[in-house]
Amino acid sequence: MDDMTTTSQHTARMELTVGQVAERFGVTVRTLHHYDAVGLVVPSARTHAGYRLYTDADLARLATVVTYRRLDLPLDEVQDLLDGDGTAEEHLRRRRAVVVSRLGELTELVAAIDRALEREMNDRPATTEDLEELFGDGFGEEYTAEAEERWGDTDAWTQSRERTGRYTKADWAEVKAEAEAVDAGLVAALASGEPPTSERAMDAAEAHRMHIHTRFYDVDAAFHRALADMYVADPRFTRTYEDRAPGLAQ
Amino acid sequence: MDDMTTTSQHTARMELTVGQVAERFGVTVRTLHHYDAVGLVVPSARTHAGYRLYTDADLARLATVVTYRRLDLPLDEVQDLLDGDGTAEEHLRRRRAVVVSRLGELTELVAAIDRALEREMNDRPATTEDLEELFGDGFGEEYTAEAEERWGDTDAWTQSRERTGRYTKADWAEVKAEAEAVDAGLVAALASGEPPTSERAMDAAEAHRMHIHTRFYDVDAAFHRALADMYVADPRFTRTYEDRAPGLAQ
DNA sequence: GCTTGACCCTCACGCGACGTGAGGCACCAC
DNA sequence: GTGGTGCCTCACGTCGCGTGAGGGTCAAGC
Repeated sequence: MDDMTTTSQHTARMELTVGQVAERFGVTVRTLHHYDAVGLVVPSARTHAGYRLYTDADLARLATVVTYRRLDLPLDEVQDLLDGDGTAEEHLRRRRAVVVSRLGELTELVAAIDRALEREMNDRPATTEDLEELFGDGFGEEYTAEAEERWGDTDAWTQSRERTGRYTKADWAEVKAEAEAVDAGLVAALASGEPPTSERAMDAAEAHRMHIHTRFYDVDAAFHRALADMYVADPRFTRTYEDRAPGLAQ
Repeated sequence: MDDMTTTSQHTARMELTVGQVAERFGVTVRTLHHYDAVGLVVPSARTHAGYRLYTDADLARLATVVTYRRLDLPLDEVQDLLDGDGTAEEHLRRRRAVVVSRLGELTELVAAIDRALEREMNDRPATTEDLEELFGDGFGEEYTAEAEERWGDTDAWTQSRERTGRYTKADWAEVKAEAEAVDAGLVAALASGEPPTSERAMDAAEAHRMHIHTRFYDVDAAFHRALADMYVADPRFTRTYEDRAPGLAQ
């Protein structure tokens, strides 16, 4: 009886079930099952109901396994280690070499991804942020909504949308530069005091037409005149061209 | 007929079989089969015998897949990309984040392995190189072989081997320091000119006995005397203790 | 017409280290 | 006896193919 009690206490103290072991070592029950299945850590006892019971020796072995697994050694190498095939140092050095080599690969990979991103940024349709960066924050929001409402059902609008949708950030930068050059031409023509029918003014107006034509939607001379009238009628456009705008209406 | 020829030529030029495609893109045939199976790149035609035929469109699609796969994007993300779910930039950025995070883990892992190696070097039985580093190159080779032949079947030898086999590099360093201290004691005792029976000489001899006793194998006073005689008989030992050795024979 | 390679096909298992149920006993407390 | 928790044993899924096995197809040379 005394002996039995002792034994019982002993068992209670020394032999743990999967759940207890799992919690103690910070691994899952499934992992313990797995180690058992592959013969890496086989609990040396079972209850009559088949519950795994881990003795101190089992726990010591498991501790080793867990330690080396934290270093990402493959299970079969851990197996070798426990079986005494080769020293721990050998295995660790091999593992280190593998990991370091992998580190190199990943570093190169990040560089490759960066290069791809770089290309992507230059070849891909620009994002709203890109446009705001180029044209200022007021760009897309309210104005585009209003514009869509006013001209959304016109051919010019559709065509413009289709074309600008494919513009990259680089493209938009070109467009911007071109627009500035065109505006500068118009302003210069006005500043010169020459009449709107002068060659210089005509050239500047034609440059403006071509700008719209090539960059946004087809526009002939007639359409361009209609456009000019509309610009004049809208105070926001005239404000944009601050200096005496009516001269642009040819 | 002319039309047929043209068509035939056309097919020959434009539609490639798996092997040709594989070579062109530097992937394996199996990979193409796989992409077909998962619906990533499904060749749009087959011969009557069931051979896959890749059209230009298929090749273009494949090119995209190969490109992104080189960046290690998972197949399903490449799938999403081709289906237009999300921009390439998004996917690349996500991938970059994953890889960078993995880089961090691996760096930490290397550090962990290094720490483990460090511990290993200090706790593990010393290697032959370690010993040569400590005791000089002449250590193990010829002498150990001869010693093994002479005393290999004695208890002292067995015991010594068993114990020293577990000595770490650090342990050996201690042994070396202790041995030097003991030798210094003996030399000092002799140098003092006191007789071998003097307290000082006795203490030094006892220190020598204890050194052997604790570090290598059990040795009592009688055995120690026998050992001393042997040392004297062997010129190599006397050379080691250069200064008048007979005094050590108590 | 027959053979011989080279090329193609479709299964189907393997890998590494478990995750994740499914279906069913075992144990303890009420 | 009943409910909750813990344990058990299958067994499939993961990810991107590699690697045969077993068997048709095609163009070329005899």
